[in-house]
Amino acid sequence: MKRNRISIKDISKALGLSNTTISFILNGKAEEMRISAQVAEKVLAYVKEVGYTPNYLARGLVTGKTNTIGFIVESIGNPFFSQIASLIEEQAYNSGYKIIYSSTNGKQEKALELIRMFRDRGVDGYIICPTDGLAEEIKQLREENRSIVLFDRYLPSVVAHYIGIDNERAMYEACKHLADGGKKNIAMVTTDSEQTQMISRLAGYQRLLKETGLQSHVLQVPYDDIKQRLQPDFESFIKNNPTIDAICFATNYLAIGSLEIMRNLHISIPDQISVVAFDDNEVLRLFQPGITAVEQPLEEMAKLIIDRLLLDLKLGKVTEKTVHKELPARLIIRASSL
Amino acid sequence: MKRNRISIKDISKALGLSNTTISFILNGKAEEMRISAQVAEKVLAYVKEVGYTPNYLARGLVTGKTNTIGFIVESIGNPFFSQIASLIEEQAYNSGYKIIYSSTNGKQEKALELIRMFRDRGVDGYIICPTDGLAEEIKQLREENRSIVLFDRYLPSVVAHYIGIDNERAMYEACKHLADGGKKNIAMVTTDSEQTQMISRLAGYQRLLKETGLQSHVLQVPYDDIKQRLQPDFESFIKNNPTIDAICFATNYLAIGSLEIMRNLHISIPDQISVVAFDDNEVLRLFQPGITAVEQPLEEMAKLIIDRLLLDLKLGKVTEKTVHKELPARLIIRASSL
DNA sequence: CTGAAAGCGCTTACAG
DNA sequence: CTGAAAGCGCTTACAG
Repeated sequence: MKRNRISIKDISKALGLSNTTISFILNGKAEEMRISAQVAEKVLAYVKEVGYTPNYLARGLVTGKTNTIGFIVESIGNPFFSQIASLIEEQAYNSGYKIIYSSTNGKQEKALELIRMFRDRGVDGYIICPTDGLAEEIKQLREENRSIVLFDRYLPSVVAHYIGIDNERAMYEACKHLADGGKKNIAMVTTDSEQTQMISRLAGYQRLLKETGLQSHVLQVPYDDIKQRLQPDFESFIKNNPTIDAICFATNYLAIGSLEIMRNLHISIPDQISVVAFDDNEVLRLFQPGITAVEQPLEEMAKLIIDRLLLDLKLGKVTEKTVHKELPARLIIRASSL
Repeated sequence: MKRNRISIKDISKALGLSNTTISFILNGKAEEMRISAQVAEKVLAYVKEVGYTPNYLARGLVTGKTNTIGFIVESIGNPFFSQIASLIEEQAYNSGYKIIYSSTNGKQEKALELIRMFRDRGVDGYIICPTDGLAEEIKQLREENRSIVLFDRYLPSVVAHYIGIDNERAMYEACKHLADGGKKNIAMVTTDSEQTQMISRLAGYQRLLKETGLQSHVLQVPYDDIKQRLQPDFESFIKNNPTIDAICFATNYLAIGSLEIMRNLHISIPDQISVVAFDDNEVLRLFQPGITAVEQPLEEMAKLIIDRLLLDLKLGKVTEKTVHKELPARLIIRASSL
């Protein structure tokens, strides 16, 4: 097919040297192999002249390395993920690594396929925002000595690096901010997902209730069918819990969807109901009134993820001791919770 | 290194067959090669049992195909790009192709590096949202017989497939909508970029002025320094052009940034100034008042891009006749322009 | 200082 | 119906 590309062989032939010599020079091992500076220079000049670039497929086949990292997110269309993806891409790029993203859309099946495709493609490391049911596959990756960092949520049964935030505390503080403001009936709108970050956020809410003795009002929208169910479920939740004077949303899409519904119902924020959302973004900032939100330290997370992965990659093997890091989040207070 | 993976050789040895036979069966050529059904079944069963998956690197090395498409966007953090990326990913996935994204952030240098890295990685096709200065590189890709689709903007000097929208007409209609509403001093806020889509949008604005005899008010924010310059430039533009009663924004980030500034200046929309934005998104929809916006047909664009690329890939060579498709956009009218 | 040769895991003419 | 063998473009012991 496209066999017009120049190869090491072509170079060695043209210059009357061996493939070995060319390869060493190309890989910066000229000095180490004590190749004369003249030869090295000549080769480099020629390489530049003819515009040779190595075939990474061939290189990967023999070295087992591709300088590529697979990044599995829930949905690249979600600003939280596209922002962190953007940051991770940049960090990785600066270290000579490329990122391949893909979205699971929360589906275990798709996630499994993606992991397998990344493995087949020979990625060096994995950054995974796991769906449910991924435990076995990830355990196996670890057994095969592959570098993995879990992100946003983890799998309790799997020993692996994890970088995220302290969700329990973040939600506790968000709710406490509402209670401190005199709210008496604080509701929590979340999903029925069993993902760790969701469990922790709910736990933060419950801790506040326990401490303050306030009553619980929880709406769990079915994770698999949020688009369809949010509106009817949220509307009847509001109707059936008329005492609610504040709501904490466990995700940004729940918040944004509900804010639109509240607007249509002419519920005044914060006069009738105060609101706090999870994951800050432009919509929440520009909403009228501005929406108080828990902000995750994206830049720091991106850095920790990449550093950890590159370290493992450099060590060349999976470390026994895994990192489980929960960064503090920050509550950005805006008019919606005053 | 990680040489624990099973290979075709292992299978052929275990089953007492040749690599050839295994390879044919694995590639669905069993019937074509008239391999007995029993043998084929036995091989498939064994493959499944031991969990063999082919090494795509090796396969790619010999076939020259990787079933991967490189997608170069301006910024994956921009909702316009993350949305279309999401759609393209899905379409490609359904056809057995994987997408590798990366962002140029508008930098020619980064774009060149990305194209080269994609080439080195052996992607089968390229979807490129080009920056300036990419003409030579893309011409060369075409000469090397690689499949390319340009998207969002094109390069006038390069013959290549292009899928986008009719920007001139879209902006013309957006402005006409304002003029029809009785606006007398319609401003255009754009960048100084020479990218085709920006030129066309400006041209649409100018056509309306010409038709109606209205006066021109154009602000061009420096593309390379929008973050720093938007606020001061926009504020003095408003101050120096007090007659303005409507503004068309040429991009979503210009619109969103300016809306925030207008809010801080207590400019009432649409009472004092009507507003139309380009590229719809959640922020514009939920802004108070809702912002009228030009919506691009993302789904249709994604489909056209992938279909075109796959067709070229199937034909196995670059078609002489290139497609240059400009889809119609749709104006979504909201309160900001009433 | 440099080269000949094996091998990474596949595919595919060619031969029977 | 099936196999032996060459080759894709690299890297890397090994030898001198």
